[in-house]
Amino acid sequence: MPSKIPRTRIQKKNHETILEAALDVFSRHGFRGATLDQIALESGLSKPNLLYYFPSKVSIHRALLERLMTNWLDPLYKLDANGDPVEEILAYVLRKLDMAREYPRESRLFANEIVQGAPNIADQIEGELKALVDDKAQVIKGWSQAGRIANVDPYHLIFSIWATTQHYADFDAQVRKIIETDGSSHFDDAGVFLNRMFRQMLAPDA
Amino acid sequence: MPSKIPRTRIQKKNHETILEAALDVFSRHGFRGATLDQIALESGLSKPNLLYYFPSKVSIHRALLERLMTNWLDPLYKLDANGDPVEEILAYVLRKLDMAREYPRESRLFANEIVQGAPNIADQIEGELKALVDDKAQVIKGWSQAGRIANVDPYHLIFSIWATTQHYADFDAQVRKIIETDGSSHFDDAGVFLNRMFRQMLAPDA
DNA sequence: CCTCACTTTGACCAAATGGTCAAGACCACG
DNA sequence: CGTGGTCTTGACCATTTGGTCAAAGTGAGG
Repeated sequence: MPSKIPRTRIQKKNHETILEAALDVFSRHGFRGATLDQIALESGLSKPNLLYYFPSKVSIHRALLERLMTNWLDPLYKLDANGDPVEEILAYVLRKLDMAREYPRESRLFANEIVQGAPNIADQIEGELKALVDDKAQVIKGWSQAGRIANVDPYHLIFSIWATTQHYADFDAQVRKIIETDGSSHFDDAGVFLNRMFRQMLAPDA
Repeated sequence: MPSKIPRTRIQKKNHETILEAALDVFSRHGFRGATLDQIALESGLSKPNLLYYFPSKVSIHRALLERLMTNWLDPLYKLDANGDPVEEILAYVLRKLDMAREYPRESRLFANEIVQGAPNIADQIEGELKALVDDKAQVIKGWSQAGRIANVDPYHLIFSIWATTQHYADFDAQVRKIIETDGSSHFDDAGVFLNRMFRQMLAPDA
């Protein structure tokens, strides 16, 4: 039963195919709303074949979340304690906005999961994610105390960055209905807006 | 079949009971994840009894969304074109934050719906919501052009307010795991943070 | 080209789920 | 207190859905 790490070429390919299809389906319908039949259809494999590679529906979901967590955390991970504070944070904002633009399915997958209480990902949030956030919050706090940026709560700063950037992926349906735009140029406008907003709030002193 | 407006006392009461239970269940599990059995259990009514008052599961969901839309739009509706620009917008932010604090289930209900493409609420977003947002965006734009607030894109301003405030309701599970707080005092901290952020960005000129 | 492990699938299953229905319980009102 | 409408429910149904399994197909190394 090839449940853990794929070994053969075929396993590697099909693992990949399944996760790709599952990302699509789970991100559109949430865990409960997604069905194995949809994933099977979209991946071009038969349902029993899915279950040859993964022992259960929930295991596919978990594998997806685990696989994505690293990339998800990467933009924050890159925040450099030795860089220029304001520019570091703004670069982080733009990286997150790019993620929302380039990987909306991933964003919605996480959104679905967390809105419903993070039943399948609680460990990773309390573990990896919290550790990273705590670490970077310390960095930001250091910058505040050194007077290099304004004195803001680092946790709420991070939350506000997550909220404003992911909003464009997670609530895309709403955004699109309110500002009818042909292309996805609203991401560019959002970039301008967020750059301005965070730059102003981080400017040292007042 | 008492599907439209409740008439008798019993109908009024049970309609209410069902919607209350449905809000709880739908907001926790999303439309697809919620089951009539759960709603029946939580409302204390039998499943066939639910379907005596509502013709289908989706009709309960729609009734909920419609009923909540008014309250949902209310904070923005109250934004007064004749008030002081900065204070009006900040008051709006705080009203939204209070909504997230007091009515997290409602917030998550909408979040679930919109993340999944707003299949059941598209009309109201394109209709009521868009009209209201367009109207208030004009007000804000007027303030910008009069130099009474900084020159910011009103739509993205509104999005950023939605995103940052609703985040505390919709992503509560995550917030709570990252800042372990006994009470819900993080709402107060968020209020301080958001007040500062939006005040700074709205300050006229630069 | 043979063998053996790996891969694939049609048929099937049990449980869950949205919904129906006919019969009974309840309630208001004359 | 009887009657007609309102309300409630146990039993039932069709479909969907996650998951199983035995049997058949396939591919790579000897």
